[in-house]
Amino acid sequence: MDKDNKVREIVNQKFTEYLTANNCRKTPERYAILNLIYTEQGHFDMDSLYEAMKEHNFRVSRGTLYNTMQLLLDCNLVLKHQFGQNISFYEKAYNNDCHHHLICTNCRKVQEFKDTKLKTIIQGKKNRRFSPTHYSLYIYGLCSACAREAKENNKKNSNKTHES
Amino acid sequence: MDKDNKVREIVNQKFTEYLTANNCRKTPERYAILNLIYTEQGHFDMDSLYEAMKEHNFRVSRGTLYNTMQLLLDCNLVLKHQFGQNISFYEKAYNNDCHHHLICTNCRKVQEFKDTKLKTIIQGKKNRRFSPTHYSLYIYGLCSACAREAKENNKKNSNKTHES
DNA sequence: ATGTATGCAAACCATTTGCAATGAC
DNA sequence: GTCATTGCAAATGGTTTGCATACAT
Repeated sequence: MDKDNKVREIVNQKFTEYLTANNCRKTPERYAILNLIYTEQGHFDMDSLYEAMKEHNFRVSRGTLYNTMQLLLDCNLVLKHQFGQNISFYEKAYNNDCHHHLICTNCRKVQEFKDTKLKTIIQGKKNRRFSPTHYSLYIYGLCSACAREAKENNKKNSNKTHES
Repeated sequence: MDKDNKVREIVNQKFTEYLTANNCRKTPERYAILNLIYTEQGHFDMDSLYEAMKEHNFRVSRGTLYNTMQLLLDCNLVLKHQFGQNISFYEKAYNNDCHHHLICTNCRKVQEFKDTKLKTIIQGKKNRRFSPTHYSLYIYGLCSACAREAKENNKKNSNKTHES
């Protein structure tokens, strides 16, 4: 898609600016990682990114992946979500539709949902003591599948109680 | 405070109900942990809870602490916030004023702020595919101290640029 | 009496770190 | 040529797990 190429062009430029401003080197690894991220869709974790890099015939070490990701976080080209001690997801930050996250406390599945109105309200909040750059809204609960399962288990349990 | 005693009484009862319903034993360790949590104020992490238990002359192992905390999470008496891979905070969930979190991306300090209106809006959102129980709103940015520092550094840098 | 919960120590695992070799500048 | 960056392997640290003992039921 033409629009995606345009976005990639812009983020590459932003990355270059950031690297220059911070006296960091413009290595091929760094650009390859950035471009892969902006080619793929949606969430990703470190492991899938590591595998995807290999698939695209540009293997990098995990250390380099973490190093580069930190740079991308610092220049706001990537967002990080930590859903639990060892569960973290990343996503594009530039030109990515604002969305919120529904997290199932049972199966840990993460869904996205958009709510422009809510976004506007949250971003409109001012606070003297704080200069916000971005935010994350996580809503916890049961996804439809787990809610159904829980309902059925409940039924079984109440049956058991009646039996005894 | 009288109100605090009342709250402790209620959460103890809720915990008992949960343990009974799930065939878990009502050990003194579990109640001691719950009551300490509902005695102290604000956020806490595992390490400070571990130390606090010792100070109250009720030393428990870290394993027991994690075990009990999982039970308290399951019965919604405690909330967990994961701010980074190895940074997690807990807080009381029952009768705890709803609040949101301001997280400084520079010094990692976490501030709380209340916004009842925002709370009402977020909780009012309905979604067919999801049954929400609770939510977390994290706003990232720079705290006042770090914002000031960043400003000063910027000034220095632009001076340097002019010098060269 | 039975089997869950505890304490302890070892294991886990994503991430970080140290170091020699590479390559951007 | 210099020194930041890379790859690799070892270290880190909060959390989990396995096992013998203790204790709630």
